[in-house]
Amino acid sequence: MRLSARTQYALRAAVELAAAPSGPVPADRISIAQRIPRRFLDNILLQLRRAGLINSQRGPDGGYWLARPAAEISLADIILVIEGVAQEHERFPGVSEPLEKVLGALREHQDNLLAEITLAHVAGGSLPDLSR
Amino acid sequence: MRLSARTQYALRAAVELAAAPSGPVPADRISIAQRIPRRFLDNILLQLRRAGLINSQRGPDGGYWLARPAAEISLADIILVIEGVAQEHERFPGVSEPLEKVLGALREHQDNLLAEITLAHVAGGSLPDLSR
DNA sequence: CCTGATTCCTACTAAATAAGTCGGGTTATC
DNA sequence: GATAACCCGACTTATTTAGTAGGAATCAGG
Repeated sequence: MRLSARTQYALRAAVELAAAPSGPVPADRISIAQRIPRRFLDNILLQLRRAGLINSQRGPDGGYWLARPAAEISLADIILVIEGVAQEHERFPGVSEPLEKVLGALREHQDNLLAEITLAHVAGGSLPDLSR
Repeated sequence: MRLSARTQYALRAAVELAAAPSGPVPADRISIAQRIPRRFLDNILLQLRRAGLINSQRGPDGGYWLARPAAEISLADIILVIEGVAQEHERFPGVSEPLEKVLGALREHQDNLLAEITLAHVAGGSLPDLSR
């Protein structure tokens, strides 16, 4: 489970939005609360907005907010936007072929869990059962 | 579950050794069977030997073989040697803190599974239950 | 003791990715 | 029109990845 700094920042920013009372949250607030370099954060928020996960408003009292309820945005949604879709790996020849099944199972378990957990879970601090 | 080409090659080479009848297997055989660039494979096998996972013998009829029974070498053993020990990630501040638990749970599940599956499982084509 | 097969070892390189930074443009409110 | 905010593409720097190069050392058989 290796996530790039960019992806981790995106998740943290999104959780910050989920936790905020309704209304626009300026990037500065997120940057400070989550200790994310300001210009880098801009960049990331832009990507999230283009993907339709968040909305934005310019000018004084502008900022960002979630485009959907926090309970309807999963961690997988965000990761997918930032990391893009993973291209499939090459085949494993001969006796190593069963390795594909192992790696596939790991990926699948991971995807399932990340698709289940929403920003509401995280921001509310009440996570579903993680032990499966 | 992102594994570098180097790590995948290491796993595949190890499985190839596990599947071979006893006696040294020359790097050339592995290289061809698993379609791994020869010089790169040398490099990887060297690393596995230095870590004590495999043994080697030079000269005609030389080659490589597992240092322990295939049932006693897990995929995690090999991955650990190649990728090194993962340093811990930074803390997630404020409301994003629960994300740590999520990522930790994923990592743990993954580590457990990889520690359970051995080269014997893979080479024999009979994997334990992957659905947990 | 020579030849060929094989591993051993360090160093190098090219390409891709990651992690930001920069400079300015645009929009909205007062 | 000043100020607060987002918008956007391009750029930079460091690290990692995926190998490659060039040979040295070792071993068996003839």
